[in-house]
Amino acid sequence: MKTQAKERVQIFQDLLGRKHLKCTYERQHLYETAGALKGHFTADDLYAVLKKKGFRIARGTVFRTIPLLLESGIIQKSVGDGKGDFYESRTRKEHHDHMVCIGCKKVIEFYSPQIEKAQEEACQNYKFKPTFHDHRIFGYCTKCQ
Amino acid sequence: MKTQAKERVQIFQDLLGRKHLKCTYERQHLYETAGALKGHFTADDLYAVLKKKGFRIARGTVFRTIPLLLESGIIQKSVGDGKGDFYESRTRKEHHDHMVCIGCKKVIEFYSPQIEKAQEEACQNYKFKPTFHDHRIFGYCTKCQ
DNA sequence: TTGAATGCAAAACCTTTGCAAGCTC
DNA sequence: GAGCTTGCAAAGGTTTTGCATTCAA
Repeated sequence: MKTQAKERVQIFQDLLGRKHLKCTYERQHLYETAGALKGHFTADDLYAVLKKKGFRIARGTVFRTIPLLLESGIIQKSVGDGKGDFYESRTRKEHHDHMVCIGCKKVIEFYSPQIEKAQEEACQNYKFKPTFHDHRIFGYCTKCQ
Repeated sequence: MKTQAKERVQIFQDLLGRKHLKCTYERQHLYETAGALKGHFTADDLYAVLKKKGFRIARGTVFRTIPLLLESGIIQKSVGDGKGDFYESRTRKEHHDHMVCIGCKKVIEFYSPQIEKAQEEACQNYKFKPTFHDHRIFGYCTKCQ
């Protein structure tokens, strides 16, 4: 487990290196904290968690860093029931997509190997190199139909 | 063509009826105008178009109506290069999804029957009745890799 | 007639940005 | 030491909301 964590940090540092960005305390802490979060969260949630830990950080820094976290793959875009953009860590479980009920706002997490496979094929057709994706199906759950 | 338009309006009116909502001028105009728009647009763009037409309408109404337009299927969520949510009409061409380049922000529209099919299957598994979906793959285009 | 929907404008919210100070490299 | 990053706070933009008025049923 610890090894995995170290490997992940390495991936992040490589990314920073490739982009000629500095490996600051803030970026590392954001990376590690975001990766350890459970469930859906907003940029502000992430900020609050770090603050709660007693870490000195600014909202602006969180917003400035999120694109890097997405690009590194440690988090992915997600869905929430409120305002703003939602994210979720990709370290805790398999990647999944979402079905959102228009009626009761319930979110169903699902995983479809077929969709993932079809996606890869589509990307190959366009010589597009995917990093992460955001896939939400809106509609009605069993109860709300 | 006119027939199709009428059928679409009928779909919208049915939706309003099912939800016990009133069929107001504003809602109809928003439905028709949004359906006729080309390309990507924001809520504010839609507002501007109606204003330009000399129609009396408020921003608030546009924002309040967009969820209905999405639900009716006349528009779908899209991607843009700016702030805020982007939408696009679904009457002008086949439904498609998006690949967004993290490097140059270019948007590739693509359509994959396999993905659509896999999606339907996934929904069936969850007895979920889909209305529309929002599917974006982020990554790097040929040039930016 | 009557409650729902709208217009208007203010408020709430999320996100970005400028600049001085601090920190990597 | 030089230049990228950050913290802070203010600005910017988008979306929501309250209330009086208007309108569909």
